[in-house]
Amino acid sequence: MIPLYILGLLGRFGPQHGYQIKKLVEEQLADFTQIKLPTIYYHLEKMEASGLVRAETGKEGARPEKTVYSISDRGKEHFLTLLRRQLNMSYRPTFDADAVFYFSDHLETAEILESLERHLTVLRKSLRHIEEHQAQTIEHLPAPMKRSANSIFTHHAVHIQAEITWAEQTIHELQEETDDGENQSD
Amino acid sequence: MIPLYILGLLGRFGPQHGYQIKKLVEEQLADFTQIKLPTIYYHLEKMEASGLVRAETGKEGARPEKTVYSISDRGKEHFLTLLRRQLNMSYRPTFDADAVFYFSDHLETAEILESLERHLTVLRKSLRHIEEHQAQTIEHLPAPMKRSANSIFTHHAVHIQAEITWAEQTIHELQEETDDGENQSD
DNA sequence: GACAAAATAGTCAGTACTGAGTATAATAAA
DNA sequence: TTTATTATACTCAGTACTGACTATTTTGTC
Repeated sequence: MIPLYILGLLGRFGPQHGYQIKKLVEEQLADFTQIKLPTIYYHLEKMEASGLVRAETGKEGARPEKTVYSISDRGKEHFLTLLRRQLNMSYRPTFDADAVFYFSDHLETAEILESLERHLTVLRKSLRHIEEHQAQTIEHLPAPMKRSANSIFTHHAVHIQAEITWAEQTIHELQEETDDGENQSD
Repeated sequence: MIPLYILGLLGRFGPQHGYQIKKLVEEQLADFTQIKLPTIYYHLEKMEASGLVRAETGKEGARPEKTVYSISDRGKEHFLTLLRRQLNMSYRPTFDADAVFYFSDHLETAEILESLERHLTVLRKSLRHIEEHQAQTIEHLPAPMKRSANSIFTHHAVHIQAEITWAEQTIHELQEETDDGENQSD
């Protein structure tokens, strides 16, 4: 995915330093990737070696050298290939939380319940945050980007809502179990 | 997460070869991790070096040497530390599909629609598959594992359902957009 | 205009992971 | 009974990624 992001940003915003690409990732792609700066340089160098980007090292005045990267024609082609490949979406999520349940015989029910409650608090806050920002962010966007931005927002919202539903249901089941245990020990 | 899985399996199923651990991961943890065999050996060797597992290399008869790994007391402690750490669940998903929408100005609407339809087909099949297996799998499980297994199944089901909802909604929006375009060009 | 803090621009060494390969043993098929 | 296939058990070299670091430049702030 990372080459796709870098090529896409170079295509949309023009030639950039590695550091500037990092800034663009933070302001444009924060919702769906968190690439680190050395990773960006790593891919830029690889893509330069394979001719997908050009590197121009210039020394303006007495300043230290800086390298500006720009997308090549081969890079533009490759970007489209990667984007089309990405159209074969696959959704196979793995949830770290599931490990907790698989090994939950080593934990007290109370611990798990507390953890789920904390989880719920964070999720509800995230959901509010998304819903508040959605309308507002989209307002300031040029028309052709509105629908796609909306789709990305909604994507996160429905999954956070799903996570909330799951956590609530699991809390419910754990509480019923505890109640049964107490009743039986009477 | 991987050391947690390995230590947990060694604790629950007793001493194992690396290869046997791989088999256990496949039959026990397939729903939430897909660790590769060399990765298992990598962690086993690291954990042996730090005293979390013991390695016993034995030569039975004329057979080639095999190494059996077992969890140590320090390993059991560490397992509980990792499991408790995991209780601070965090849910910050990233969806590769979002990149497609961010860069969708490079694609035809028709392409995206086809891709979403394919996506939906796969998702609906997954959901049916999960729902069919859930009751059936849980039936054959000892009572204390039923609730936790159920929770893991439900976790996947709600998220796949969320993904379906999102895909349907996005298809709807894309179609409205296309219709608008056609009407305006009249 | 002196000094601190923050932003810019990048490097490097180390960790995590895995594709591809090796080698033997058990099992099935002819 | 030889032969092919599959299962078992493991190794190694290469790729991807990033924490921690260096170094300069710009931007305050007093």
